[in-house]
Amino acid sequence: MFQAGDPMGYFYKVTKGIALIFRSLQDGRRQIVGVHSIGDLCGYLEKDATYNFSGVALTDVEACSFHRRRFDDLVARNPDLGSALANDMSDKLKRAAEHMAVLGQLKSTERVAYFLLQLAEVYNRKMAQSEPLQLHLTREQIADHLGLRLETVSRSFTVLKNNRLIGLVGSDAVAILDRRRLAEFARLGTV
Amino acid sequence: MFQAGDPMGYFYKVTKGIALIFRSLQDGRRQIVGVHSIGDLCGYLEKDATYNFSGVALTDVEACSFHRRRFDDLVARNPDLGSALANDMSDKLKRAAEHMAVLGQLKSTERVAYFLLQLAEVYNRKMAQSEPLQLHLTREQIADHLGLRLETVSRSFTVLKNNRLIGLVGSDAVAILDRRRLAEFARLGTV
DNA sequence: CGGTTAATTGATCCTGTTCAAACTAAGTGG
DNA sequence: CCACTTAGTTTGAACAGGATCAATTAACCG
Repeated sequence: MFQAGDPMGYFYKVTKGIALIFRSLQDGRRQIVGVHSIGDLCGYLEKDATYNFSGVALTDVEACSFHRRRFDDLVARNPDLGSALANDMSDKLKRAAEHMAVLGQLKSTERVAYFLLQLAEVYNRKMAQSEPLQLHLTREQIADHLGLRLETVSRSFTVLKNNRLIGLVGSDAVAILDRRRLAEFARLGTV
Repeated sequence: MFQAGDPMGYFYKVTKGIALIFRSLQDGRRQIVGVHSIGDLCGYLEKDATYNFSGVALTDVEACSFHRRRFDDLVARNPDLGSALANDMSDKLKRAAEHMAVLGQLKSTERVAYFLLQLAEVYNRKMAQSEPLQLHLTREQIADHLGLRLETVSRSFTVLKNNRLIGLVGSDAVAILDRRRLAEFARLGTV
């Protein structure tokens, strides 16, 4: 889709499928900073002349692309659009701050539990409710999202499975068996 | 200032000093998601009826407070204001995504190096250039920002000191001796 | 089928945590 | 002025959670 360093021309609004936004370091380490599905904007945040992050389509993705400059003009003439944009960003910011707490404070299995609930919520909100939950991400991509290694993610899955919190259907689908206890596991309740 | 769960009335624009924004878990773990200084908005992101995060003043802080509802009206009538807001959020979002990479991928000393450069940049941009750099944060607060323990932060400081990258002036001020090598240490170059 | 890619599982190692003690700096009151 | 407190920092030793390396198994596809 687009890559960090590319000159910025367009940004996208996803209308179908899933896209990952990530940041890479020189040595190959990678942080997936966002999982974007229907309705999400990507590539907008960058106000510099180049993209700061890279985006890649995970499933088949359909998206509307907007020319950035012309869109800005449009926003200037249409306040509603601007506030929709602000809402989108505000929501992303909230999610981002929460994800920081996940990366900074939770331990491996808690992170994976959180990830599953998060993903389930995104899907339920935006797409046909699917049970079991289709991941669409490899263990390595999940790991890069959660700041872990793929082996650790795999082990966490089996821990959750052994505790009868989830069930694995093949290796790309998960059935959430006990949402309540899973949420306790992902102990992200505010105080 | 304000606390997660409080009903949302006002938000703030810092005009002097430093404020920390954080998220707490039940068991006392804490993630500091933002260090806000002059010009930054805080408490705005929440579009729900209550704050999602807590804010606390670190130094003496002066801030303009805005009534959220009335401000929204003002924005609706003044497009420039809206786009300034969008810029602020876009910038925060970029920083947030970068911090996720820090939390997810860097190891302890790299994180501390990154933190110092980040702080130096914020100060240089917003306040009188001060050399040495005044931290204003305790080791524990830094730890909560970087997803580490205070002991680890302390050890990282001594590592950086022993490598002659920084010097400690008292325990709340740092002199950056070799910015270049420090930046290499904080290996957050995009690819 | 066989061949390829991803996932699981095991064993070992290392980074950061935890617990504990010593040290520093800034008050406070006799 | 100095003993005593208190909060924060540094340092040490033991421990544990993930990382790493390596081998095995499972799923997928021509």
